[in-house]
Amino acid sequence: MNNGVNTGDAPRNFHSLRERILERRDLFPKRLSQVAAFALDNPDEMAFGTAASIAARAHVQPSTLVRFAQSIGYAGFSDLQAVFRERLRERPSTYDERLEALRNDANRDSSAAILGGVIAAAQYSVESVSSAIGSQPFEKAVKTLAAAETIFLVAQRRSFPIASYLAYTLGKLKVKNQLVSSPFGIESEQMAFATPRDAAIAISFSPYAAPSMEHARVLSQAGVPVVSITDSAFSPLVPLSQHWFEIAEADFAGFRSLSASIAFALALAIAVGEERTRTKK
Amino acid sequence: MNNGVNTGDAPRNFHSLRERILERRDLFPKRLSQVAAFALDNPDEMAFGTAASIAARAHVQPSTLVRFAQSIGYAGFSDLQAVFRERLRERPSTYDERLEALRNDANRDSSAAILGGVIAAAQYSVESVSSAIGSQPFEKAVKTLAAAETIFLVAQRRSFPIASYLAYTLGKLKVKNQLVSSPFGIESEQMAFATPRDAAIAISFSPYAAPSMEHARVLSQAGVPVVSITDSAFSPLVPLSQHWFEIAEADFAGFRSLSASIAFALALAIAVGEERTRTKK
DNA sequence: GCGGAGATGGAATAAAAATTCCAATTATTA
DNA sequence: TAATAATTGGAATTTTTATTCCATCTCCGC
Repeated sequence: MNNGVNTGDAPRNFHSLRERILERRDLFPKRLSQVAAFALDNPDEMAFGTAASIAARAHVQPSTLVRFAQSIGYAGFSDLQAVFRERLRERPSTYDERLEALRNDANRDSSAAILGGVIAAAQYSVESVSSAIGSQPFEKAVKTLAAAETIFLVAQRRSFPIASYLAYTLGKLKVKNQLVSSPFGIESEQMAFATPRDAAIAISFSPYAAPSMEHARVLSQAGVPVVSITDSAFSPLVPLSQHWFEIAEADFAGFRSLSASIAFALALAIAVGEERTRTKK
Repeated sequence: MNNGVNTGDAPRNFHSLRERILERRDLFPKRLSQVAAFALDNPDEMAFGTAASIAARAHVQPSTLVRFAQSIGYAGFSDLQAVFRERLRERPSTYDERLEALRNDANRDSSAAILGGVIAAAQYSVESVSSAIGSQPFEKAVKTLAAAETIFLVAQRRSFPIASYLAYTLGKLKVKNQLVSSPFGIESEQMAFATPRDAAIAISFSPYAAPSMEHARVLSQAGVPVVSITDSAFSPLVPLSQHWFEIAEADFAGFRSLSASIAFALALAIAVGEERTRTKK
């Protein structure tokens, strides 16, 4: 009645379906593997497509889809597809929708509406980081920073919280760093010790604070490799930097949160710490 | 050939479909209004259901669905449904899924993986703020802070970036504030000026920094209303606070970002600024 | 290279779903 | 209040889609 594989115990949610497929990865015959790979790579397509359209895109016959579903224990393709659809239902709504909902809200300028809006914007910003930052540039920047003796942190005004967070986190990770910012105006003296064996992280968003630019320029001219976090490819930091990252923070009523930037900064710090322990050993 | 409404120019994305429906809200006859309301209230259902199942849930006939679609300009129900499906396709995946994907990733402890993990955790944290914070407590805290002459900001170590961000943003909004933290150890002198007509924002996460607790206690005993941002209902800040908010930051490999907290802080600052301009006028 | 089990493609069939159409009902206007 | 137009319900029909079935092919052990 079946092919030696259990029936009737088909996974009812995407998570376990994924595991089931993965653990049988090598047991599937050629075409079924093809379907398995396609299904995990294109879960949206699986949820919305028809058997015919999916089959075409996966370069198999519709009947193969049915067989695939049955081999995992489902009654048929439709049964399997239901799991993929369920997966999409539980997702939270998007930034645009949320902001729009706020706009149409009766008590739109209540404090609660502001909270909702800021959160939606932050969520959107954080989300977009993953798609905007390539892994290669990130890895390279991490290697540069991990090789440095001391990491200088350059930031003013709105970017300052990020630098202070980096200072704290890097310190915890035992990575020597120096915040170039003080109430005494001794920044130049601090930077005088910088050599090409060090590195710097410069953070500045439009409107770019003049002192930050100046500090970045001094360090750059001293041969110190600079990694920049900024908000545009046309930022004045870019030409001064060895590596640079563009973090686009969405705004709510003209205010931009730092959620995405601070998450990025944390990732950078952790990655540098990791790289250090890996190479030092 | 048609009912006086334009055909052929049907909205191709959810956003404009929504607007189209809303602007015709009152032109629809009874059953079509019913469908319109159901469609906007249950977009997921519209995406996944069959004409029959949706019709049943909206208490209309399947044919009414087709008529509804045609009245907006679509060829038929299927055409309309495509827009609802499209809407779901563009969504990013969830935190769990992303972390799971990372776990199964071949190069799991590469720098890129760290970035992905931190971003996923941040995203999850930001998301959970909206559900965790009620609007009433938020509004009350905002009113308290808006009524204050000076807002004292208490934070140390990991929380310090948030306080410095608050100081910057509140300053921009022309809200008088005082960062209780200095390299000179003159915090007590700073706080000596505080009166019950002022207010304070205290920020501390586990492990709670002793100086922050001490400052919050002093202010609280001086009759200054304290609004706390912390990470647990059992935080030592809670008993010292008039209003308190729990921000749960998800962790990645033991590291917690500040994305959610910083977004919350920004919302708080903006809301206080808004409240000020509203009441001052 | 031969036999056989398993896998595959594709047409045939069955099932499900969307759409159309018409009679019945409900609003609208004179 | 009658006449007419608009709307609606529901069955009939058509279209789309999933599934089944079988002939053919492929791979593996001997």
